[in-house]
Amino acid sequence: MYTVKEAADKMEISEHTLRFWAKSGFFPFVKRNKNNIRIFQDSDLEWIKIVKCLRSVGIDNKSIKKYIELCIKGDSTIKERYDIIRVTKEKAQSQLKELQGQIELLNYKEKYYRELIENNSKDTWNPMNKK
Amino acid sequence: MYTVKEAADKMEISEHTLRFWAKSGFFPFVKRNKNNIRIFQDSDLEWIKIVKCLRSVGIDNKSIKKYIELCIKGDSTIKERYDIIRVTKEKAQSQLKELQGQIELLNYKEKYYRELIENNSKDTWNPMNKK
DNA sequence: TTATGACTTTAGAGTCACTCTCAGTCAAGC
DNA sequence: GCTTGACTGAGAGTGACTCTAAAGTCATAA
Repeated sequence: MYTVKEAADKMEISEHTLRFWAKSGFFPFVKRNKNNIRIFQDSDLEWIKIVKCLRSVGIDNKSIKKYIELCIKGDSTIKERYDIIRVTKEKAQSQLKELQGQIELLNYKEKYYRELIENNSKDTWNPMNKK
Repeated sequence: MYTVKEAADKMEISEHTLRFWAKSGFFPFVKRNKNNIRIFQDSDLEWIKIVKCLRSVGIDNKSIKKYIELCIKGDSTIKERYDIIRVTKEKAQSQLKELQGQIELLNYKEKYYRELIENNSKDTWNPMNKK
């Protein structure tokens, strides 16, 4: 049983973001107490986890909403949900490759700068140092 | 020698984004022809590559601008640039870990759905199917 | 018993990074 | 000359937050 703030802390997102997601209709099943306060249960945190996952892979909020609605609609939508997850995983995997490439580039530049510093030499790569 | 459109195509970003980046002051060294048209050289594409890399790791445009300005300022800023790249690489590496975790979750869900389909069983995980 | 403070709620304004539309310029081809 | 097509900058629109303000609830201290 968590308030918005507690759930946000536990899931490592901002309170604002969790409220925004709630307002966006991502958690229609979250109950409220008699004072209209949202009370998240452990099972609700699992949903936050999935939303967080989908968002971090760049799925837009409209599509996340759609996915949640499919879940609520019940077992008739399992095939459709399966396809969404499969495509999303493929997307995530290509992002992983991309990110690995970027890390390589950063690594190359890091080494380049370190050598410049160690050898006290000039940055010949910089277009401002050319011509 | 590329126009905005050609450079954008080559670097796999949208023409709009490249224009936006140019307007943001990321490529002050890009020359223009007599008709005021930006002409990107191969060395300029390397800069686009770096900007793309920094953006994709979540560095904000203000910080990218600052990094570009440090480069232009010359060799006195090498240490500072080194630090930026080092921190950025660390950031990217933790993003990589995060992304790997998300892929694992997607993988788990994919398997779960596939088994539901194969065995024609009910989605017991769905909060809408409970109670 | 009132009031103070620490929480919650919502609506709505602000921000960032695009993303798009549009009016205008210019060189080349008909 | 006229149109086509690619370029230009200004500025409006969008998505996803991010923040602020005002109002409600509740426990505890004066």
